[in-house]
Amino acid sequence: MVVTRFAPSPTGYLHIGGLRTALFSYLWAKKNGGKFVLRIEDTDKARNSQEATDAILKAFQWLGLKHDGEITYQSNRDKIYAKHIKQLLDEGKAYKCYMSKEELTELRETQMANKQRTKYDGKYRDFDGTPPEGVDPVIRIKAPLTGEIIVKDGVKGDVSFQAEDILDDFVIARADGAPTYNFVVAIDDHLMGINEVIRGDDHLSNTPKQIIVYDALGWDLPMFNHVPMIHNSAGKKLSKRDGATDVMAYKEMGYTPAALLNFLVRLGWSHGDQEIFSMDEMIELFNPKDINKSASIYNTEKLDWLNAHYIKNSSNNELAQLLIQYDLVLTSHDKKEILLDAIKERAKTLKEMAELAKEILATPSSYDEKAVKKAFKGDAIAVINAFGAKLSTCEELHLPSDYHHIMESVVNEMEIGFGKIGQPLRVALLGKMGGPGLDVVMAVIGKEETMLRVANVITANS
RNA sequence: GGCCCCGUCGUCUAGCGGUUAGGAUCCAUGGUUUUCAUCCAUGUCACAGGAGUUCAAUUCUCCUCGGGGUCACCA
Repeated sequence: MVVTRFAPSPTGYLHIGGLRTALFSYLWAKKNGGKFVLRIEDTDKARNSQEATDAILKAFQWLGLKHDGEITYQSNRDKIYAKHIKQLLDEGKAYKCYMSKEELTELRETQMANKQRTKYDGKYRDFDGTPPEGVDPVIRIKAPLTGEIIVKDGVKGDVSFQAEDILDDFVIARADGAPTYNFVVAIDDHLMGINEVIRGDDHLSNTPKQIIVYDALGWDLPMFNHVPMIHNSAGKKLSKRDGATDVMAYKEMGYTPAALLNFLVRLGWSHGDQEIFSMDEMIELFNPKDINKSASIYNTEKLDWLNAHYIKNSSNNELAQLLIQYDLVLTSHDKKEILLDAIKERAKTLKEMAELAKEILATPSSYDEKAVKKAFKGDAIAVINAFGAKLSTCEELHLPSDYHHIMESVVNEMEIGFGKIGQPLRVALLGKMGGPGLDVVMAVIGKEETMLRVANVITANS
């Protein structure tokens, strides 16, 4: 069974980049009928917060990503880590190092001055003398000092590192006993049964260290899949400073979960020329081997297009539900269908859609100057007057076509072009140029409101 | 700086020795639409550079250049 995981440290909101790796992990687990588990890496008490964990969960909920089983919190696992540290100590695979921080700093400075790479010199690796006074030791793992470490990676291929280039006896437990990141990740991943690690490729160079831990404990390695970073427009790793990297900000801006997920799945992954993926298709088609090797630049142009696509292809009932959070309640409006059909073609976001609807529903309180100037020349007042008069005599008006017929007859009787009535009427109804078909607008707002708006525009421009 | 990864249109990408280098987005133009949007059509735009290997390289190898990541008692 495939078990994948998402392991954020709760230091803030859920980030776009984190969401993408979470999505990849989720898809791969689901595709294989496996499990997608969540682990909160909250060992750094100073920087972590419960709010951040909640924010991550909230985002998952919005997007419909469900983790399997209980959430694992690293902060509850001290005993487990301590047990494995003790085991390594007992087996002579780790040891106490009494080098003080000052001494370590000095060592590094000397190495830097000599243009050597900075590494621990192994002073206490085989130490059996009397430890110095007043130093709380750290625990270091005995890492191989020579030889090759190969990370078998599903997206990068086999990546090999030379032990002498990158390794030293790194710290697995601090002076206060707290275990370090590369140690606990290996412990947790193994104990949680994770056999497919999907994470950002900024972790690739950490992986050899984690492999050392697996080896020391005699555990099998999981499959690693290091997915390329998402870069900002400057080509640097996308960070929280880049703005709009909070997943929930996309909800506020009016993007749908389907669009955001579709957008993200195509960033760094593809399946031929296909652009549109439902969740079911993503699950069916996703495979880490199709993940790109190179970083991609974060650019939301395509997200707008996808969002518009999903809006256009959503049912009116779905849209009505979604629009409630943008303060537009249409669920019981009798012309809901006509309205929604008209505006879903012209909105890129749900937020825009709500604004469009409100513009139609509200009586114009002012008129766009340019539009008035353009529309009200010649006998525009007479035309729109004639329209108003005709409208007042009509009954049983429901559909856009009913209103369209009235416009047609006015146009025919006065022997004018459609534009002659369209432009002033548009100003009357919407206060500006642009927008949905006038027959649609009138059908939505009804006869009385239409009469009112026509009267208003005449008063304002006579 | 050491180590590691990467390099196809502005952007997301297809390509897996022989293609007029494809799609999408963006942009531009035209059509449809009384307007706007949608939709449709058309167009502009790319293999970082140099050596090899090969009958043949965007595809394989090496070098250069460029970009990124990482080097903690952070995660």
